[in-house]
Amino acid sequence: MDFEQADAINQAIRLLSLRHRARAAALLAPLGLHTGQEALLLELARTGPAIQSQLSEALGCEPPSVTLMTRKLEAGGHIRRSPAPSDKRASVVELTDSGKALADQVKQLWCALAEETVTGLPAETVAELPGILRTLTGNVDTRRSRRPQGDGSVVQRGSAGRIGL
Amino acid sequence: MDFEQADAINQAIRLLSLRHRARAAALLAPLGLHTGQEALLLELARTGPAIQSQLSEALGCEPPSVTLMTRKLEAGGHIRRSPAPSDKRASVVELTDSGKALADQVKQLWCALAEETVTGLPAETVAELPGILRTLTGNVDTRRSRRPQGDGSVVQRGSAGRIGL
DNA sequence: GCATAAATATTATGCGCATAACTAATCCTA
DNA sequence: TAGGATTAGTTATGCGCATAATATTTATGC
Repeated sequence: MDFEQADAINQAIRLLSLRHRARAAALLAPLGLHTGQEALLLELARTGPAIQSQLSEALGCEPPSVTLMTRKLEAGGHIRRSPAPSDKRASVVELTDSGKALADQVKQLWCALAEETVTGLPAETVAELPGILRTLTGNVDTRRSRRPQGDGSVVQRGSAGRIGL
Repeated sequence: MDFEQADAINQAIRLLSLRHRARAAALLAPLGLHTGQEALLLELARTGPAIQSQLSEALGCEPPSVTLMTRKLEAGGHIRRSPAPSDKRASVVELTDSGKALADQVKQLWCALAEETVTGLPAETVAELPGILRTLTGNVDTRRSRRPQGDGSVVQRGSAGRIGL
């Protein structure tokens, strides 16, 4: 691949990261949330109570990040942390009522953001976009032990990447 | 748009950001570079000397970020900063010989990263990927005065977004 | 059963990028 | 030409996420 093309791809990904994150931050700010916290709330809303290592895996960030996120969301009253009964090391994280309400707001906001993001793209492109993005992600994912994952075809929907849950 | 689909898109973008950035960091580390600095080197290699406000515009990050990036790259001996002759406020940034050599290394690395990233995707998808990503970026770009930019078709190649240069 | 390995979570620290507040220089207008 | 607005750059500060090191608990191998 020539440099022009390579740079177009890498640069586009870099810029998309910056802008999408900035836009998300702007939308989440009125709810008192910072970027990243919404992912934790949505994950808890999706799967129910979980321990932090599970959240770390689901969110794709490291345990120390989860520690900080949970601490701040707990301080905001949106989640509750309790020691796991069967494992004294682990702490179970779950949404409070306030957190559930907030998660619902985030869901609406998330739909608006996604719609805004894909504006102007043909429907078929939008349909295969998640698969494409997941393939790209899988190709550069160093966490999941360098497993290539991409077989060429568009990746299936759903939680394709979940392994150890 | 329903939440499932919206979340698939937003989450995929978020994860791609994290992973692509992490992979880039891993590749750049042996060169003594941190993520973001490579973009500055490549921009200087592409367009020659520039003042920081131009770099800020080209890289899509804010002036304070450019201040820090240039300071560190200057400390590393890769760039040189000199006062602009025609404008006492501005400082001209240019590559040193060491910086040019480093930029060449980054270029190779950038090609490898792009190839790795799009592994397994059909060639036609790869071809339209930059345009798709730029459309997404333009849709959520709050810096360029909320101009929608996306007309539906895949966006043209090259420096589509450059305006004030 | 005990020593060793693995897992869970935390603290400390560092980088990238952001915004806010500030200085200094240039531009523009009246 | 004098003065307010704009522009270029910096400093201070904060957040997200990362790695490294640590404590504590659980699992494992002999």
